[in-house]
Amino acid sequence: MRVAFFGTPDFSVAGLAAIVEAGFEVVCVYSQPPAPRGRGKKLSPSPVHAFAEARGLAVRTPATMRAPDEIAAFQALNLDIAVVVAFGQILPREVLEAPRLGAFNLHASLLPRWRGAAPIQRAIMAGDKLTGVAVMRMTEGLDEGPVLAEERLRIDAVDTAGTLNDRLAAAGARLMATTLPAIVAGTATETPQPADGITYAKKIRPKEARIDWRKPAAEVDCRIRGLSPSPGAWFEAVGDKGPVRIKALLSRVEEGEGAPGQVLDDRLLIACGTGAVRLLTAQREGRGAQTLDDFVRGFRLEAIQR
RNA sequence: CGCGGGGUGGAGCAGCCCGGUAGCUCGUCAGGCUCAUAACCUGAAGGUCAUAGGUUCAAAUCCUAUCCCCGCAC
Repeated sequence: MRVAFFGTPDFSVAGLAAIVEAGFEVVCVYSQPPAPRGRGKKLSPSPVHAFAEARGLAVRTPATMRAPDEIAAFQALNLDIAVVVAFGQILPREVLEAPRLGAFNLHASLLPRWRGAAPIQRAIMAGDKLTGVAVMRMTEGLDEGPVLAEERLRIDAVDTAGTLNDRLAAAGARLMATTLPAIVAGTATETPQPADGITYAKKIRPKEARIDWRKPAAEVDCRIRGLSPSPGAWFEAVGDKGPVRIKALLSRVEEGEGAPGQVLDDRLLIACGTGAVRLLTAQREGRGAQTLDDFVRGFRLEAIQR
């Protein structure tokens, strides 16, 4: 089976690995081009790119799959199937239709909920208790294709986007490993997505990461965990040498009352619009992430900048 | 050369500006108190102050270079 894989972030790597393990011939791996990301504008390849290269797989990183010569090159690969996992680009119809069996996508939500770019983070931020991964046939619309298989996962109160990302990636890899052979064998059935319950997981904007303590504690908590570890929900504390930006990476809702943003004890309990939230993992500028105990040992949080 | 913060006993920090006996909160170990304890008291061990040079009578502290970590921007 000649297969092309499209993927970019960390989440996609497990899926690619699973396909390779399953014995498919990965003819070409497509990923977003290396970007001058990180400090000092260093050019660095995407996780999928790095992984594929390390495995000796052919890698292509076109700026856009819409370019005519790129499409022609893709069609010339003579593929049986294409697999897409969080690629980060809209694929044109010519690409989706080129492989003999079509193109399939692994998506990290229970469709049609959370179609789009940031399903994992949005699910936690919305307070969802259940999520999952799904394999669907790709169509031209955004994550609108019929679903072939899905696996459900609980979202726990201690989950962050990071922990959930890892579990979903693993679940996705498993699902992929069983679904792809079924597709090839022609035994997989496709179920159109329901028309009800459609939501879209918009890309996270940096602006959303600032914590609004006027919101109810449950909402603040979900925002903190949904944005953790990246980009990380943050607020500004009043420090000895001026305001200090602090990221909240893990939290828990607790009893407590006070003006929104008021520090209620010396263990990072902070009042919200209603209720309170205790920060269990936090990180201040220039430092690494720390547990509550360590954080409190080196920094006294007295007040929050409003 | 995008902007900025940081590397100090096992952990988290202060000290650095204004050079001159290594400090704090914990942890560890020993002993004590207690019916008992993660509580309390007493004592102890443990540090090339990231690395390499330089200035100086003297450098964690000032100067230069290098390595590593992190926040923002991207």
